[in-house]
Amino acid sequence: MTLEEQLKQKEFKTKRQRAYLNVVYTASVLNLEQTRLFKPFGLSLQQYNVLRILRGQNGTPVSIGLIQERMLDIQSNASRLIDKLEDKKLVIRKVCPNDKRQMEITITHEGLKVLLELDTVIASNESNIQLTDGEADMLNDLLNKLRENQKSK
Amino acid sequence: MTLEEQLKQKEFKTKRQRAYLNVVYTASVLNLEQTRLFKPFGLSLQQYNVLRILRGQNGTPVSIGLIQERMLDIQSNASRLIDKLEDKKLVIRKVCPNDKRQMEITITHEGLKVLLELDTVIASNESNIQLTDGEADMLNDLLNKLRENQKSK
DNA sequence: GCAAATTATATGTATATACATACAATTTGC
DNA sequence: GCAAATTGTATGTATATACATATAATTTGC
Repeated sequence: MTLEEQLKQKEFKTKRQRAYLNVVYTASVLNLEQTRLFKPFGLSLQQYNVLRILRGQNGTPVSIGLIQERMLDIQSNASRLIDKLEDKKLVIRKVCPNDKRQMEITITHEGLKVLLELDTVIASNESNIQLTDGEADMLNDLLNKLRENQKSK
Repeated sequence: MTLEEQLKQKEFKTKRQRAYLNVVYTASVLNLEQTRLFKPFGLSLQQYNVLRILRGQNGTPVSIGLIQERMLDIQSNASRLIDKLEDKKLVIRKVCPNDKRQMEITITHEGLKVLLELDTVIASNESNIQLTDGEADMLNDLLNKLRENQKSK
C-alpha cells in the first residue's frame, strides 16, 4: 500500500513532506510488527532491546545510564524497563560497590535463553524485507541526510 | 550523526537490518522534534493530526471511525484524543441524528485558529529538511518497497 | 417484525515516552 | 575537608498505543 492510499490523501504539499510522513508511517508499521512478534514471548519491543544491549556486553555489568544511551528511542526510561525485566527474572540489578549511585545490570541465563529463541523469529522476519543491498544502503544514506540539520537532541 | 554513532555499534548483520533500524530511529527523532514543536501550543502530535483531519473536511462533520482510519498511527485511539480536544474546546462532539451510534466531530473556530498559528511553525521546520525533490522521491519509493510483503495489518 | 449479527464508540489495563522533579552518592573547588 | 555542583537513578504525571471487552444502535436474515 502506498502512503497516499493509506492516508487517503491525494497529494502532499511537497515531496519532502511526503517522504517525512512516510518515514513516520513506515516506522509505526515496523514497530507494530515487531511488537506482535515479541508478544508471544511476553516481551515488549523495548524490553527486547534492553536484553540485546545486555547480551552484547558478554557478562560485563552495565549501568542504567549506559542502557539509556544505547536505546533506539531517545529519552526512554531504562529504569522502569529494567523493573519489568527484573520482575520476569530476565535480568539482575545490583548496587555497584564502587559507586553506590550506580546499578549493575546483568542478563540472566533465563534472559539469554529467551533471546536465543527470539533470534530465529527476528531473522525470519527480517528476511521478508524486499530491499537489495544497494537499496538498503541508499535508504540508509537518505535517512541520515534527512536527519541532518534537524535541531533535535 | 550516523546510526552507528548513535547506537555506538560498529556494524550490523545486514544492510537491510541497518536500514530497518534507521527508519525506526529516524522516525523517533522526527516525532520528538514535532512533539516539541507543538508543546508550546498545548497540543500533542496526535491531537494536531486530528485537528488537521478535521480542517480538511471544511466544516463537514466527521465520525470517530473516519478519524481513526486516517490517522498515521495504526490503531490509535481517536475516541480519547477527541476527549482531550473537546476539553480544550478545539472540537465539538455531537451525536449524529441519523445514526445515534455515530459521533459528529467538527473543529471549532478556536481550533482553526490554533492550526493556523501552527502552520507557519511546521512549514519552517519542514524547510530544514536537506533532501532534494529527487532524493525525497527516492526515499519515498524505498520506504514503500520496505513495507511490501510485510504481513502487518 | 424480531432475534442475531454487525457497527460505532467507549473504556479498562498494560506498556511506553516525555518531562519534571526528587534524592542520595560522588566529585569539585576553594 | 567541607559546601556546592554534578551524576545516576527513581518516581510522579500527562499523553499515547495496543489490545480486549463492553454497550448501545443499527442492519440482516428468516
